[in-house]
Amino acid sequence: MEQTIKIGKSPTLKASCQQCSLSNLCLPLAVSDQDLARLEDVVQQGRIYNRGDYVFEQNAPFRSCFAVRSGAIKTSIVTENGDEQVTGFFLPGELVGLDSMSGTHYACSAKALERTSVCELPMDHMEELTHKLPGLQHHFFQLMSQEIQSSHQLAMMLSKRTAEERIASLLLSLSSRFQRRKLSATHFNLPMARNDIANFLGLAVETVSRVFTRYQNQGLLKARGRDVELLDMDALHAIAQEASDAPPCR
Amino acid sequence: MEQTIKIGKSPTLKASCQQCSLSNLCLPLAVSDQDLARLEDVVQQGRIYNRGDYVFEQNAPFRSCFAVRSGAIKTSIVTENGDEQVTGFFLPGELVGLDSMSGTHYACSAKALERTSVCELPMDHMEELTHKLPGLQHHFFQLMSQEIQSSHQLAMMLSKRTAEERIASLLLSLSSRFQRRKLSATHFNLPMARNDIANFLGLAVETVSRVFTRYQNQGLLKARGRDVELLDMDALHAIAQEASDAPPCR
DNA sequence: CGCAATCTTGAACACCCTCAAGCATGGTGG
DNA sequence: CCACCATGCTTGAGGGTGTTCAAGATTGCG
Repeated sequence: MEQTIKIGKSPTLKASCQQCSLSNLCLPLAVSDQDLARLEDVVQQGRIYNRGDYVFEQNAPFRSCFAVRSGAIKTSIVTENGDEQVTGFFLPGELVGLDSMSGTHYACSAKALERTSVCELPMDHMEELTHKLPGLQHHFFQLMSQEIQSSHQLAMMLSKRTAEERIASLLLSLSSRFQRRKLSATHFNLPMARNDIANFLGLAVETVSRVFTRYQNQGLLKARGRDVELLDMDALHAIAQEASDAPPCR
Repeated sequence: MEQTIKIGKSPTLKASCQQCSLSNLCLPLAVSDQDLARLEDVVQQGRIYNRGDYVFEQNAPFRSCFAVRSGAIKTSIVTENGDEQVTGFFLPGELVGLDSMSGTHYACSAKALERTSVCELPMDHMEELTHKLPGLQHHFFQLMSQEIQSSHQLAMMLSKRTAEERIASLLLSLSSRFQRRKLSATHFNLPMARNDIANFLGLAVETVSRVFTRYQNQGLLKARGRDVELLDMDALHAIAQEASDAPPCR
């Protein structure tokens, strides 16, 4: 578990990417050792947010993207009608705010799901840096491209998949992202509430709850509140990629 | 209507962005006049595709993005199960393939919906150019960011909106995109089949058909096949952004 | 002109939502 | 420390929007 310390939050504290445990997941992976100092000049170690705090709010002036250091963030967009759509969950090593780089204001809100620390990336300075470091520019293109892809995957799920398939997919996505950080792939704490899962997957909370208990009865997982243990990964994978035309046998 | 000519398709014909009628919608808008030549050195006027032709196919080696010059393109992803999700429709002036810049292979397929001509943007050369031209780099960030946003909007529609709302939204989106090109905002030809609309919006073809006839009976539009005339834009706007908590009157 | 593809229309069913209530959980203050 | 309340989670019953299945109408193209 990444512990982020530093109680007194000095406003703009230079980040030390070099020593960061996430350096192989985050921006440093695209920067050579001798250029790392230039990255650290731009990146600021941001403040710590408590559960429920906004990292930024929709329609606020856009300035920075944020890299999650510890904790978790959800992003969501709100329509004029007032209904909300959760657009993503972001775990340590992942970048929040890429969808807001096209305008002068944030396109979504970002809320801390638990105690969360971030690094701040002021994008005006960052764009100067990507201009100087082709590798970093390329990495940003890649990150944004991935974001488009995963959003397309979400659209696919929302329009084609059953409730069971969607939830299996989400669990497996979280699982593999925990594993990347050398954490258990089968036993972890959900950073988000059932409500957030439901909203993200386009379901009612009740449906999410029902699927969880169904899976539990089938022995696929064990869940108590946010504590989840995946017991049958193979079965979950099978469900997540269920074919409409089922395989030969059955 | 942009007519793109040039019958004999020489393999790599240098583009002439300067004279292109779409220069105020496309990449040139981010490039100064004196740099335009450098852009033209990279951009290649691609071939012409007939209806049904693939501009590129999912999992083929990624090389280029494409700017639509005339016609229309749909992109879609196919899962292992074989079911397809249309992820976007692209009209003249719009860029296809940004979601594939994170890997070595295309993340989706792009198919011409009608006779379509494109400009090809070899991304290795293009990245060199964006590296030299900060304005162009910034523009690419903007384009990709917009792509993320619109995909989030799609997710919102798929998970929260009724069939009627989704279709009204799509019609209005097309309308405004035609208008940007100085074409009629109220009378146009749908470049895509009902099937594509249904798939994109996460509906069955039958539902799309039913909504069209319902709208026609209500006098909101007149549709005969792909020929569509929007008769009551205000009503369509009202439907597209329908509040769950409806406005005071009704 | 005739066939194939696309589009439309109808009827029955299914999945998930809504509404409603009961049950855990956790934080707070007496 | 426990009572208390708020919040989040679970479970049940009924109904609605859209799907599926099936057939007919229209279009377009060879």
